[in-house]
Amino acid sequence: MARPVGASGADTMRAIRKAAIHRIYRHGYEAMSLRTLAADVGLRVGSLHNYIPNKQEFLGNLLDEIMAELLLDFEAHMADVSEPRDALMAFVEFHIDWHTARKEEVFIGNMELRSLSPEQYARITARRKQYERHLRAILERGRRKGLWRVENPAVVSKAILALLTGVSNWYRPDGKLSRKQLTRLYQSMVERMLHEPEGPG
Amino acid sequence: MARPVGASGADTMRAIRKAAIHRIYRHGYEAMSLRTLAADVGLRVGSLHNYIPNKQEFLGNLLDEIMAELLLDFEAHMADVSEPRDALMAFVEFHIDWHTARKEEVFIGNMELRSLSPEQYARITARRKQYERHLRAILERGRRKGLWRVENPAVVSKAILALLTGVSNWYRPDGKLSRKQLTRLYQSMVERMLHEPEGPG
Amino acid sequence: MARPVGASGADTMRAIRKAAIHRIYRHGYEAMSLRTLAADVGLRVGSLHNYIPNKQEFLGNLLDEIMAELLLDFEAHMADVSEPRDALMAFVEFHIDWHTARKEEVFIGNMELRSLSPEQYARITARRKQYERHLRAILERGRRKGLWRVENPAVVSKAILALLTGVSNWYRPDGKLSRKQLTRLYQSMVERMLHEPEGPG
Amino acid sequence: MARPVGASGADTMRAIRKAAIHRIYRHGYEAMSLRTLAADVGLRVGSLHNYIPNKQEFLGNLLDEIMAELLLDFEAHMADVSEPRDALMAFVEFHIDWHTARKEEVFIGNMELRSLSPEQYARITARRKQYERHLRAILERGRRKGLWRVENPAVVSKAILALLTGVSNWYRPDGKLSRKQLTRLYQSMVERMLHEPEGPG
DNA sequence: TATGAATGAGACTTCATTCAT
DNA sequence: AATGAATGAAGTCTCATTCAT
Repeated sequence: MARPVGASGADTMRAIRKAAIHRIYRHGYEAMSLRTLAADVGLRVGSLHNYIPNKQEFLGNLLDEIMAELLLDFEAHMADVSEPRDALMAFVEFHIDWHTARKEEVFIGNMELRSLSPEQYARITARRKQYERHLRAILERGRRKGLWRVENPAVVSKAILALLTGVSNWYRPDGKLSRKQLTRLYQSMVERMLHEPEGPG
Repeated sequence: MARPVGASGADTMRAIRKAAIHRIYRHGYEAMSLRTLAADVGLRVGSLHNYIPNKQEFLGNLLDEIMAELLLDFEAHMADVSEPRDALMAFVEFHIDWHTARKEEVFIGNMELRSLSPEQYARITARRKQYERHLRAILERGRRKGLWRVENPAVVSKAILALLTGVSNWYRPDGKLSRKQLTRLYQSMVERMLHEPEGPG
Repeated sequence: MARPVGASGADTMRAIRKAAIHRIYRHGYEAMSLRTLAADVGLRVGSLHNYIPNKQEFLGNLLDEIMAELLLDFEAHMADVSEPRDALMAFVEFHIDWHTARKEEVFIGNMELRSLSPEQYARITARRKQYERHLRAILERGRRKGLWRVENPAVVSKAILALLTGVSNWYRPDGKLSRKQLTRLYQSMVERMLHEPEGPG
Repeated sequence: MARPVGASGADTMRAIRKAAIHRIYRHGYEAMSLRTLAADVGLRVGSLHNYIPNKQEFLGNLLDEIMAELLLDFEAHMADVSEPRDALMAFVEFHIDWHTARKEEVFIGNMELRSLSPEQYARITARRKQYERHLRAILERGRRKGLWRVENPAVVSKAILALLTGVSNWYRPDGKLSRKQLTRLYQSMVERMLHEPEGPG
């Protein structure tokens, strides 16, 4: 049959990605059937293969794009920041923004690594590590400057990431706290974590 | 065809649970085929149904048992602690112990909720919430005693849980830090998080 | 793997129905395997599910269509008949025609009710009862007109139906009696059944 | 384990037969699982094979016993009858008695022939034919005596059997008609069927 | 581009049956 | 006798994928 009026390949592709993210978020990659994915965007399953080579590749590309976009947004956000303390605060802000605004992408970016082929896995976790290295670099720059004491930057950066990422598990846009308030709260928690306690502790 | 010498139902059931936890941990519930699970414990796939009613129920029971055991162990661990500060430190210790020693159980207990039926989901998340309430109760008791300042206990308890749970994502028993060192590190991070910053910050 | 030249959905569907009727007639619904049914029409078992949602629904739809067609044909056959005696003779003729020409459909329509889900059962037996009511209405109209004496129309209509339906158990198109002869014989039996015996009985 | 107190092999076997008849009656031989059959009589499926060699043989023996008992009862019932008209009335009485009192046995004896192996089929249909021959012999004796006119005894005997057997499809012990009334009604219908109509027909 | 028809692989599950205990 | 443990076969069904139209 001919293409329906008003449909464009690029639009359809975007719709497929969006629907897939939602389905994978809710039930996982394995539980997402291409038949229902096709139905989500008004296609039959056969037509889907005009857009995606196969399910596995599609997942890999999807996650790759998500991580690439994360990194790109991150770099844009950090462009004008140089001071370590400012950078740390900006990192927290960025991370919380992204992890609340793009909750589903973030979630599947974390969870569906296990569904990737080894090659895909290597490609995508490289991006994740790069993101983590950004945080660690900030921590180390701050330490060198004597801003805070970080005994074990490897652990602390992982701890901060876990702390921040946890937001996406429970955040609701219509919850009690605005995103700004939330950011302040987490910024202050992170700051305190890096602070030396007063006593001999 | 018949019962082989030495076969015992209870042992087999334990082996099935263990193998399932491992497979689900690595590739997810949907990706675990009963055929391979059976092979893991030296059975054919049909024999598995002498032990489990069906795959879905099996998952539900598995997660339920994990959460029940977590709560039981937790209560035993906290039996003799009463002071809020001690309780908080004991909580951190317990959580890190369990989340490093039983990493796989913990991981699937967090991740496979989405594969549960609505009834199973309700049952199991009830246990999760109970665990979280324990932490929150400690925080509130400490606040009432003036031990630390917690503006938003709901958020802070979730933050602490995320922080601690994150350990299971990267912890390796043969890593640089002993479990005891790790516990101390996280205990100090949690303490600082609850500490009021010195300056007007 | 793809669509072979000349494949047509409607033809295939018809072939599936026909093959299913034959298999169910010979060995019963439970004993009909979808694999062999598929093979009967030159498909693999998976392809069958392009045509039927599942085995149970398929049975229900099959029986429903059979009963619907029976009723439709019946109404067409009886359109121009009004006198009760003519109607009764037409009923016998129609019933024997249908039950010899469509022996297999009739048989499974009677026998596989027990394999239906409760909902399907209700739907399909409703049609059966409607058919039976037609006969009973004829009997009662004849009685009111004094054409024959029917003490217990409920029982007698069931008796006549059983009598006539029995034909399909042994009728062979190549048997001694033509269908026309058979019809005459049964018409006369039914007439006599409704006749008052001459003597004091 | 040892035999439970009070159980006897013969009792158990009877219980199995009874449960099987009921299950086959309701859902058919194929749909009867040995697991549930075992449960019906308080056994596990493995223990069933102390009583039955296998499912197929069991069915064959069950039907064979039913038909054998039918014939035995029949011969007892007809022992003192010699006049054809009395014999016909006695046949009707016997058939209706058996087909209402032992509805389930009768039903599966008719329906599950298709589930038999060829050897079993031959064995059991031989008994059915023998029963039918009894009726046909009565009809022919009556005809030779000029009691009634039967143009086609082969068809008429089948017709009478169908007529009578139909009772078991709807008869309920708590229905409006007593079994005696029912018998009278059917006896009179059969008589009329064999009666020559008065007019030129 | 989209669809309909088909496929092979593989999923979960049930079943009758066997046999050591 | 009865049970529990196991098996192989088979069943229904879903799925990703292919390709003629």
